[in-house]
Amino acid sequence: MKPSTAVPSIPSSAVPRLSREQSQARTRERLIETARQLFVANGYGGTSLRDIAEQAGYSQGAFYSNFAGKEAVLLELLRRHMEAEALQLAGLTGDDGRSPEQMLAGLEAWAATLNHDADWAMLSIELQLHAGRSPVFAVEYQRVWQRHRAALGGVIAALFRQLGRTPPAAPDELAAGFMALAHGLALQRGAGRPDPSGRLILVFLRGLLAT
Amino acid sequence: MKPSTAVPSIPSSAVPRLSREQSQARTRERLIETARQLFVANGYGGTSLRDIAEQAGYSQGAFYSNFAGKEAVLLELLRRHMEAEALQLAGLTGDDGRSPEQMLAGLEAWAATLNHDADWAMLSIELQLHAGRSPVFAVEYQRVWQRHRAALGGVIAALFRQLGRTPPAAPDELAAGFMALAHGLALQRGAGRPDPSGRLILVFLRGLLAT
Amino acid sequence: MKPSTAVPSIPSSAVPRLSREQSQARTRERLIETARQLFVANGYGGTSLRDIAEQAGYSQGAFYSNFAGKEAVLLELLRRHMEAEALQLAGLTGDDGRSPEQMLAGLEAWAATLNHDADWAMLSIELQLHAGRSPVFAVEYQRVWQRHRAALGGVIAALFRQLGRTPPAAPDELAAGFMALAHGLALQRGAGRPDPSGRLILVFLRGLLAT
Amino acid sequence: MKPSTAVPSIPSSAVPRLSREQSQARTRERLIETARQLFVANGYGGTSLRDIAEQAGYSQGAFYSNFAGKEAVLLELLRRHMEAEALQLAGLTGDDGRSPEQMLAGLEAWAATLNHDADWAMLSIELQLHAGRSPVFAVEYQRVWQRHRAALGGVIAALFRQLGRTPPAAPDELAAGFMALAHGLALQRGAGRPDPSGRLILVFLRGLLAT
DNA sequence: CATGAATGAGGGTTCATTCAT
DNA sequence: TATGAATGAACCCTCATTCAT
Repeated sequence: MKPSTAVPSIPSSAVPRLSREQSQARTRERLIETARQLFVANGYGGTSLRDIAEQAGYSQGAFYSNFAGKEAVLLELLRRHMEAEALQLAGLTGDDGRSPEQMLAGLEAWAATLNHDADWAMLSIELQLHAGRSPVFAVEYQRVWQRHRAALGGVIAALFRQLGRTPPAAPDELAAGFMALAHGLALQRGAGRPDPSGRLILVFLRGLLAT
Repeated sequence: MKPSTAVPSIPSSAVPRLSREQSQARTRERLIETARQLFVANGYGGTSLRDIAEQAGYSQGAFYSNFAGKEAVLLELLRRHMEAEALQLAGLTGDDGRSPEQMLAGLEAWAATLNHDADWAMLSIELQLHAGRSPVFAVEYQRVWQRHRAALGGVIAALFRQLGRTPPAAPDELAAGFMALAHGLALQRGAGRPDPSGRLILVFLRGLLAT
Repeated sequence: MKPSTAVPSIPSSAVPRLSREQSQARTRERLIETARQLFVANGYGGTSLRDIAEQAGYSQGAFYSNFAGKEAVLLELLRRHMEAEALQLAGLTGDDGRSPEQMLAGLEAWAATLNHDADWAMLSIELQLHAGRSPVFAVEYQRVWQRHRAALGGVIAALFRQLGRTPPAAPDELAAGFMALAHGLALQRGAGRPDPSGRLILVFLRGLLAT
Repeated sequence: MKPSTAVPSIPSSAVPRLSREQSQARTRERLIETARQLFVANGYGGTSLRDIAEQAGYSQGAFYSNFAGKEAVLLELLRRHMEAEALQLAGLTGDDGRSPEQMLAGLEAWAATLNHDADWAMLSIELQLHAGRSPVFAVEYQRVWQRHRAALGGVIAALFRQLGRTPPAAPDELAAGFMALAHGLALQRGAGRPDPSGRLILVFLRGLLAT
């Protein structure tokens, strides 16, 4: 299964062999990515460890060498999801001295992202669903969620400020609304047919700005 | 077949015996309601027939006397969901000669409904998720979904028409957006903690009307 | 399901209504025949009461109104099988004053019967298998079997006597051998493809006569 | 993968530990043998995986670690049955330069074998029955069956050739007849009471040779 | 670190049988 | 007599997890 280099007999190979840590990291990485795909496709409950391990090309035991259990992978995915979202919003916040046009363009780009990645939103949904069912997981999830909502809320607040308008609701609530919109639309997509989620989100955003 | 024999042998029975049909209908109803609660709480995949039957107070076999299988209950729930939603929207459409204020008040009432019933939206979400995974179920689901979307779209179109404004997107799309918003917000609530979903939805609606 | 006569309102109908007994007998008959077909096709263990009742056009309860249980139908089939086989052999035995040619022709006709009716032998096999597993059933079965074997043995003995030859083994054993041959060949047919069972049986018979 | 590490830590262990492969092979073997016994005793359909696993001393899961499903064990038994039968006939064919007496003696020995092993024939019967009901299995079965029939047919043809006689039917058909005889007689034995199957088969064989 | 056989619990479903109607 | 909802046990199979190798 694992691609092996062809010449193992020569001891000090010029091709840099993977160190033990590197090799393990790769195993871990493959398991995580496979798990992500399967969770998105079949849901957390609908995905078995056997499936993950086999599709990643490893044994079930390998899974347990890298994770404490099934929920542990989901936690790892949550952590990464959080980081990626933070990075995404960092691009929107950027430097403070921005024109409203620049900010709207930034949000447009952000909304467009949601378009392409149905998977992204589906993972969010799986995480939320599991948080609603596993108290242990919920604790971690809430931390991530509140941080993300506050960040997006900050962007929205800045936008209204720049335009000299008063937000029609607390920025955090508006942020939650936009996330909800994105997730709900992803749910409607189901399998992955192209849809105008991004455009629709902007329609709603322009509406709020016009209030 | 026969409705009931006219003269029960014991004349003044305090306990009104249930006829066979009534008894079966009750069994069916209890199973459906129990299934709904469990699907909402644990998801479709996370709910076992054993759970449903036991919690409803019956054997597993009783389930199969009333339904063809696990998916059949979900289909029944979908059917009822559809009917209830149609009824709900019928109240909004009503007679055509309505003032915009009346229509907005109606929508406000509708949005408020979403507030109370986190379960309601969670069931919608489970139905959508399962539709994305079971092609058989998807067919049924799409029928219901498109009908509901068109109905809500009609209400929205009427509202814009009365106000002499042009919708910023196709009414069907806006309808899909509001449903998405409602579902996404329900997802955030998780277990059922009180939240201002209805209010937030109206904020978004007023925004669109102001565009 | 049950074909009903068209004019029930006129009390003294010219069309002879089935009496209660006749109606029940018909139900019984249909259940037995359906059971026979299914036992032959799917085996005793592979046939469910639901299947029998439904395919016969009745409820499961109707089955229990006519038989004590699943094994009871098999017993009834055994009884009928015995009668039919006795009848069949009676034709061979017939009057005693027969020429060897006539007897051989009779046996040939008998062997030809086995050809057409793969079902017949398959039922024999199911009966034998069940006798080997249910001691209660075995008792009944052995009675039938020994009687049938003795009858066929008598025919064989008569045949050898007429030809002035000594059978190479006890006539009963030879009879058992021919039954075994017929059953074993039916087993090979499996689904029901035409085969030369009857011809092969005669080949073996002529061999014995030539010893 | 590695056969075994060379130096077990405890030097003089009285109990010879089984390697992983040995241990698994033993599990597999026990399951197969238990399955064989139960299939013979209760039939394929009458034997449950629970029974097999429990009687072999393992969990049901252990069964699925060794076989894809219930039919897979039967296939394995078929494979072994085939091999054993091939081996048996190989002894009969042997070298071509044999006297008819030697060949008859060989066949006598073969027929005697059928005597002892009622189980053997009962397994054959179960295999045939299942082949008649499972198309997937039938394919495998037909291959084995035709091969075996041809082999036995070859022996029979050689016997007639040596005796300078013409077989009264195609050797393959005669072979099928003898197999049918053996199976049918096993069916009569039921549980395993001693009987003269082998002797009876030889009576029939001598008959054919005398035609 | 990685293997995968084995576990024990539980999954959806079917069974022969009962019994109030 | 005939119904069929309901039972409780059993069916084949999959699950997350363990542990000797």
